[in-house]
Amino acid sequence: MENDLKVWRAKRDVTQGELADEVGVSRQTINAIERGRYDPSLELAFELAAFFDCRIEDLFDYEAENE
Amino acid sequence: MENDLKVWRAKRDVTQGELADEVGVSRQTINAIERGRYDPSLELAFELAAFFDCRIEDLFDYEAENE
DNA sequence: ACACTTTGTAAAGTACACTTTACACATGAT
DNA sequence: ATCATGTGTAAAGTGTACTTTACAAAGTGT
Repeated sequence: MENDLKVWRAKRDVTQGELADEVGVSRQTINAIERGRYDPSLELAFELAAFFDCRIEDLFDYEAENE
Repeated sequence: MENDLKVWRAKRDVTQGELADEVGVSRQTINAIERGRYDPSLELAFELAAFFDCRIEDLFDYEAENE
């Protein structure tokens, strides 16, 4: 699943580490999600959407890889 | 995380098994989510929202248990 | 040149989101 | 009474979403 976390993060000018603290996960987790290594849990997706004040659907783009 | 899957399912008049087939998981998975045993993956949440033609935020209610 | 911040990555471990198979129970139809 | 359908639950297994610790590399400031 694709995402623009890096862009949203840039808009708010926060580092991976700061975002991680804000949403309650490790920096490595934010990094892994940004780099597409895995998708966040639904809970983390909610936290991220809350932080960026947007909808989950705005952050994550399902559809693409429906194999 | 709370959800009204059972209600949405009732509105569309589909069984757990039918819904499971539609979104590509096992019946037990739908049952477990409905009964609150665990939360769906983000991917499954997207599938469910697509099936019910609503937003993920309409199906799942984060907030409640923010300990 | 040295320190500091940010990002990428790795390894080993834990927890949970799934699977399959299987069985019990309730309801409704024949 | 039997059969089919829908739901709840259990056990054992797999993959992945996380963790912590740790190190390498690039960029920026002094």
